[in-house]
Order: sequence, then structure tokens, then C-alpha cells
Amino acid sequence: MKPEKFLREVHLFQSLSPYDSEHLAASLKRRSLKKGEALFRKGDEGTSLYIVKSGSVKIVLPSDMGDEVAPAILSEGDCFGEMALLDGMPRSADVVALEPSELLVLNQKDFMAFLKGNEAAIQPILSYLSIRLRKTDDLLEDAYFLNISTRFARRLVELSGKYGYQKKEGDPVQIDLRLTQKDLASIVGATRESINKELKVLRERGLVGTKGNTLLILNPERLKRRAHL
Amino acid sequence: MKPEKFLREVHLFQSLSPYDSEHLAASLKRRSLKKGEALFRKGDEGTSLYIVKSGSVKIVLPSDMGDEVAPAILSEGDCFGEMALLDGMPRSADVVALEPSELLVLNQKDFMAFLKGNEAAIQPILSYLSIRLRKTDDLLEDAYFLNISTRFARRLVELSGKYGYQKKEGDPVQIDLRLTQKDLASIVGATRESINKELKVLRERGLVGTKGNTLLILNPERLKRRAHL
DNA sequence: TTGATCATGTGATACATTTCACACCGGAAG
DNA sequence: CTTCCGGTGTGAAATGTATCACATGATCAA
Repeated sequence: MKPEKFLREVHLFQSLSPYDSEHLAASLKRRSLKKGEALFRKGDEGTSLYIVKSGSVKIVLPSDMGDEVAPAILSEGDCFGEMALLDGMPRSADVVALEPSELLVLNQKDFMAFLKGNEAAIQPILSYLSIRLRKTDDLLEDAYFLNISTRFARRLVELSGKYGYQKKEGDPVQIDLRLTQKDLASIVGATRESINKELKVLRERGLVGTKGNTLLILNPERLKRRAHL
Repeated sequence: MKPEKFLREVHLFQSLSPYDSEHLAASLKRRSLKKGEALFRKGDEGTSLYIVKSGSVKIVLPSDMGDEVAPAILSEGDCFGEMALLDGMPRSADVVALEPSELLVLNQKDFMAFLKGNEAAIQPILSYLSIRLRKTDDLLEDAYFLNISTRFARRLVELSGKYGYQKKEGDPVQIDLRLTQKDLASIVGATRESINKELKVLRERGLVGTKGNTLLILNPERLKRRAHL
């Protein structure tokens, strides 16, 4: 895959014009890792974004005890460290290669240099950040003031807006992400069991259906009302 | 007060160099409002930031019923609509003048033009946004996973870091904001009563004290432990 | 096939937090 | 002064969610 293809995957750069992202791709560097090699450690100064070009790496939160917690494994096309580009705060976790891997690196200096040369690119990046900020603020409000039923309904409405599609007019909206109840739970900020019970209610009332791993929104109207939207 | 003084109050511009903020102040426009006049309405397209130079305005969420809810009254030096500068999303509330008022206006075009001419200013703004984003993400995590005791302890630690001071070494840390229990509750995302009871526990254990409206952090160490930090 | 390992479904119980109700206090306004 | 009002303090009851403990089902590799 071409480097600029990878860039397109990075949220921060989604809204960049093709011209700009190609331009930015020119500043990408490479970095290879041997199996087990650490890219950086928690607390290191961090000013670069990385994209996994081949192989895979794990993110590890070194806990006090020897036992590691692995919150995520990233493979080809995944990217991490976006924020480091912007604020250079210390890394909050270790990153270690699981196998021999190739990474693409974009460092802050190059990124800033790019911005200087391409003022048009500033606007979309600022607006991406501020929209993301609003979004998280809203989620926080939800967490403080709403119960699980309502929060869940809201997240479902959002998911169907972002990822849902209809075979044809009048059909139920499908959400084909492979979301387990555990995934849904962590999106909503609840336990898996609570989500399960909530799903049951929604099914009984004919608001949503589940066919294998895909969610079906059967009655968007009533779902929205349940979300108090 | 000079316009650039006002700008210094705006969070978004806090980290700008004095030179840059003076420069930016040059693009400020003026706008006067008669008593009762509306600056904008919910849903209007919004691309400007406003600073109250004199007078006062109220932010109003027009609810379905005729009864208005007034979440905030802003007076001299206060600013609103920061985010509009960045993403131009529609306004989320009405703003109406409570008395004859003078506002300073910074619109998106001028702001962007300023950024083009002053690349050095981009970095602090990006870093402000991304830090704010991390912060809110953390708050969300807290809301999902922590109980009120822990959340409250965390917010207290933060407050004492930001606003606390000691008369002399060894003294308790004072927080002189005029925070009511209701205020604290809304910071933590809990009810006033819960905060009251939590405060009682903290007082009994000698972690904090209250003298009138000022909070005293008596034992920062144990407070931090309670916050799991 | 057989385990082994996930994901799902569901009830009983425990617990944290909100809700509600009320008493008290202090200061501002009449 | 008295009245009123917003802030505080506190207990009892109601409620939402988590926790725990299983049973069931799906998937995948040996």
C-alpha cells in the first residue's frame, strides 16, 4: 500500500485534501523493529505519530506488579500516537513489537513544517479537533446525567448514523460492525450484563434486532425517543 | 482595558506569546447591543468568538415550553463561542443582552488569516486543544469506572494543583474559589447530597477542612491515595 | 470428533447513589 | 426586627447497576 493510503486512515488527517495528504506523506520516515524490540517506553518524550506498515505491535501498560496488561494489539494500517504530534506529552504506555515490523513515522517537526507550507490544511485539522472535543464533552454530560438505557439508545443512534445502511428504502438499518456485547458495554460505559439485559428489552419492544453479529435498527423513531433526542 | 488584555483571558489563546496576542487583537471588531437585543439564536451559523467588553449578556437554552433556562450570565471579561472559531458548528443556545453592552468580535476568517501569518501561533493552539482533549477523555474514563469518593478526591487534587496555595511551608493548601457544594457536585457529576456526605467523611478523617467558603487540603498525601493516584 | 475458549442469556444478591423529606443556619432585603 | 432564600447537614427509602454464579451456545484448533 502507498504511504498516503495509510495516512488517509489516520483520523487526524481524514479531512485533508488528497493533494495535501500526498504532500504530507513525503515527510514520512521509516523505522524497523525486531521481534520483542521496544519502540518506546512509558514516560519517554513523545513527538511522533506511528503507522504500522507491516507486522504488529502491542501497547502495554506496565503495572506495578510484573503482570502486564495489554489493552491493544495493532497491526497493518493501525496508527498510534496521534496526540503526541500536537502536544508532545510523555508517552502513557510501552509499545513493543510482537514480530519483526515496519513502521512509518511522522514527527512533529516535519508535521509543523508541513502546516506552515499548507495553510489550507490547518482549518480541517483544527475543526477535527474541536468537533472531537465537543463530542467528548457531550459524552461526559451523558455519563453524568443519563441512565444506561438512554445512553445505550444514544450510542445506537450514533452508530446507525455513522455505520448503518439500508438494503432498500423501508428496510431496517443494518450495522455490520462485529460488535460483541462487551464492546457495546465499553462504548456505553456499563457492564456486559447490563447491555445484555437492555438489548433484551429493546428486542422485546421491537426497536432493534440482532442477526448474528449485525445489529438491526427496526424502529429508528422510537429508538430516538428512547434516547431523548 | 486594552483589547489584548481581554484576549489573554481566552483559554484558547492563553499560551500565545504577548507579541502574537497583540497582533491578533488588531483583528478584533466591535459590536454593540441594546438591552434585550439578541446577538444570535440557537441554530444560527456561528463562526465568531465574542468577548464582553462592557455590560452583560445571558446564555439561554430555549426549551420547548415558554420557560427559559438560563445556564449562565456573562459580564465584562467573559468570553464565549471559542469553539465556533474552529469548527463553525451551529450555535447551541441563544445569547441576549441584559443591558446595553459592548462586545469584541473575532471572526473565523480573521483568525485564520492571522494563523497563516504567524505559524508560531499554531503550535500552542494545537497543543491547547489536544491537552484539553486528553483531559476530557480522562474525565470520561473516571465517570465510567470510578465511584464518587475517588472521583471527588481526584477533582480536589486537581483543584488544589491549579488554584491552591500555601501561606507558608507546611501549612494546609487553601482553595479560595467560592465553590458551593452544588458547584462541587456538578464538577464531580454527582448530587449535592452525595458531595455533602463525602465532605463529612473527608473532614472526619482529617483530609480536608472547610473554613467558610474556602477549602483546606489538610493531608494531600492521603487525599492522593484516596484518589488512587 | 473433542475439548477449549469465547460470546450470550439470565436470575439472585449486594451495593452505591439518588431521591425525598426535613431541620438548621446566615445573610440580604423588606 | 422579621421574613425569605440559598446553602448546608442528615437520615430513610427507593432505585439503578454492578457483581456473582451459572447454563447455554458458537467457533476453532487439535
